[in-house]
Amino acid sequence: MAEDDPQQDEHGAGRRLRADARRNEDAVLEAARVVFAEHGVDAPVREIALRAGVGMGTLYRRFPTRADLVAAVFRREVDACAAEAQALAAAHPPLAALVRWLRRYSGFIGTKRGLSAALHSGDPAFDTLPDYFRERFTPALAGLLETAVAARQIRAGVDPYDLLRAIGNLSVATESGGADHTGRMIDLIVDGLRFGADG
Amino acid sequence: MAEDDPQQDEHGAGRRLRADARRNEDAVLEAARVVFAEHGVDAPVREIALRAGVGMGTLYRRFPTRADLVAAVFRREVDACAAEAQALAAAHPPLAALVRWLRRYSGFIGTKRGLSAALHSGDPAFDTLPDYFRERFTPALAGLLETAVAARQIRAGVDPYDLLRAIGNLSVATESGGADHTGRMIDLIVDGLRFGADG
DNA sequence: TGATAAACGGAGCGTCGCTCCGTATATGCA
DNA sequence: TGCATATACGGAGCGACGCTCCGTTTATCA
Repeated sequence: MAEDDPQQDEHGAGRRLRADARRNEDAVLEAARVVFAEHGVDAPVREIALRAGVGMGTLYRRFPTRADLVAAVFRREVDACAAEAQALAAAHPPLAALVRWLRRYSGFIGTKRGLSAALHSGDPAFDTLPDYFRERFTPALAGLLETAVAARQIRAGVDPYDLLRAIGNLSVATESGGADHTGRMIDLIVDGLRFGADG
Repeated sequence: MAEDDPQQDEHGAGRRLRADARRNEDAVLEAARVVFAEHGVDAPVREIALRAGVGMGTLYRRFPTRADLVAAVFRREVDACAAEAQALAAAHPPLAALVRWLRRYSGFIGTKRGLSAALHSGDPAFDTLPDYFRERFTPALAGLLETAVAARQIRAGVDPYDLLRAIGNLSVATESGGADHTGRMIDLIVDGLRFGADG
């Protein structure tokens, strides 16, 4: 990857940020991630700036709106979760990698309660999020599924996006339900995938 | 109805408000309805108080939270919409009453964009709204359906809540779609109901 | 027709998202 | 390396928000 190349803009476009600007953008995103996780997405921007060690001006130059910051953090977390699919695939047998990633994904969805409210707020900053979500997660899961199919550990013909939605719904709805109810439901679904596999 | 009896509390519980208090509560609800319709549910409370000709203290004594006010207005509008079912049933033949009410209901849902965001906000003031919605609308529609079935104008066996959800979804999703797209979809559904009716 | 409980009203508090602009510094050229 | 300058920083401050507080007014009833 060329992400460490200071000449290379993170988003590919013609921007070229000063080194301190890049550092601060990163610090803000990381601080926002932590603060949102601790206090919810309604946490004040000031607190994020404080935690990032950055002034309000700096923060708002990069993220013109509160919603832009929320959306950026969300995209970052989607990227991180999707990227783990490859890491897990490299470190585990196909079926184990699949199960681990589904749990990871479920955990990701389960902690994003405030986000569903944001998505329905009508703020244009969130308009592209559903597509982003789908574009990143579908190939990630598709890769895991194909590998497991090729190893004859699960059956073929499962649509990745269907599975994402199913487990997503499971994970959102589950607030109560006792010890790892969602985990057991995931196991159940995976067993369903295994049924009819060749090996 | 006994609603005009000043001894009778609106909600049945043991409260007995002073006459001015009752007047003001009503003025606030009506003002809030208008302001929310004009400027969305995010409209400032001050504007509602101003329009109602009432001080902030008065408003907040009755509705301790912004969300409480929003919820109260919503319940009021649900009541009004549900009550129209009986009025329409008295004024029109069964099938016509049914169609008119479905359009009325569709219009109600269609103007409640901001509300779906509120429902997902997690504010406890909204917790009981889904149940309220269902408890009021299901019998209202059930009555219309039964009358039309008895007149052999539609077939039996249609679940009122299913129909509420179906038309609700139609009405929410439709922002674009051209002239009265939702209306045509309702007609389509009604034709489906008529299919197989005896008369 | 007072006495009094009940209700009113709006100035003001704390906080929010966001802006503005004087200051600091990373960068490219000599 | 030293300088000029575009670039970025930081935080006081603005307007608006939800909500509270409490001195004033009024409906109620003996």
